[in-house]
Amino acid sequence: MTIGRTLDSDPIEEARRQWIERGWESAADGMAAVTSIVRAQQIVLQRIDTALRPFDLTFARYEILTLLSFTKRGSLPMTRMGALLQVHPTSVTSAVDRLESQGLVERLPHPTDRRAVLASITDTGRARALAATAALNGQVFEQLGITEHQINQLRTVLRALRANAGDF
Amino acid sequence: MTIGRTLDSDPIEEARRQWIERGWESAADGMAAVTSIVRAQQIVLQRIDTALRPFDLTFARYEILTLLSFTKRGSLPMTRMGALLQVHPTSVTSAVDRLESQGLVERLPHPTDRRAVLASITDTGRARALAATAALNGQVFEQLGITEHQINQLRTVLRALRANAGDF
DNA sequence: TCCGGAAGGATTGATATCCTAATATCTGTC
DNA sequence: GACAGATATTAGGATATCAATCCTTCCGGA
Repeated sequence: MTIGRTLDSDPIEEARRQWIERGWESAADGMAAVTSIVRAQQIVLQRIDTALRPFDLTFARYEILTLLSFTKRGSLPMTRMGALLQVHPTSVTSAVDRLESQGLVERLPHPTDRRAVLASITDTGRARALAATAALNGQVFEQLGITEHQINQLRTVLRALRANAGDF
Repeated sequence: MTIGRTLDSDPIEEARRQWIERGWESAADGMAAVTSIVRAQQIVLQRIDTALRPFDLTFARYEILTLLSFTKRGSLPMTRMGALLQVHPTSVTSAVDRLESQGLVERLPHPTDRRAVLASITDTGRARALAATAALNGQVFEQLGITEHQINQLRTVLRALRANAGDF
């Protein structure tokens, strides 16, 4: 004997039931999965922003800084960063603008191609990237609240989705 | 005998290797999972935006419209929508602003609480929501490019993550 | 060889969205 | 009747995208 209003108050499951009720069964699970992805991203991004706030960084700028710190010379052409991080050229420009004004990155002319610009990480930038990574590791990446097994399922499934979308 | 640069060109796996190389093993899988979520959201949101463009809707506005079409009276207080869709009050205000200017929703005074405002879907709004859902179902939700089993794994794991974050 | 157009790289400006903070109004309770 | 809390909005800052622009490089044909 169940009550009309189920105890399950997950809004995504509720939406899925609505989908089935309206005859959209073949899309219901996909809808629920997509909505879950969107919501999960909101959750993790909010945690990331909170962890990064003391360092005056957004996730986009953090990614750029960390990418640069991983390279041999500490510098990359703007376009190459956009390609690696999958962001638009204009976003790279504005993010580097801000990083430059913060003294974490500087723009250098490309040695051989006068069209291109190198973004180069400064010593301050390296230190900031390290400290921010420590915060993210401790406050976000090690605290997802799901099991190691689930984390690996997530990686595997989303890797398939990304591959299918032509990401790599 | 392997070459220095592995054939696996997935940037997220590459980042994970860097994490391990630097001694952040305990955070490496979580980092990869989080980055995968962020990237997967970019991918599906881009597809959603493409599918919704002919209807002059963003995903946020589509969600509001569909939520309203699911209610008995076709109307809800602003705050209630924000709570159900997990978006900030200001986002609800601006989204309803736009929906109202498009003639898809109208603002009505709350019958008993003069503080509150009801957003009410119009007939045009209902028709738009239906057409947009058909497009999303066919072009996105049924075309994720992963197996039904993987879709359900995704739902389950992300449900755990959301529950753990206090979502429901 | 040279020259002219196609393509690449980066930026700017315009637009839309989201978030934070502050504000105005209203409700309900002590 | 005063005051804490709820509801919605406005204003401002940050970010992402799109289109257009400027400069540079590349390449094929005269």
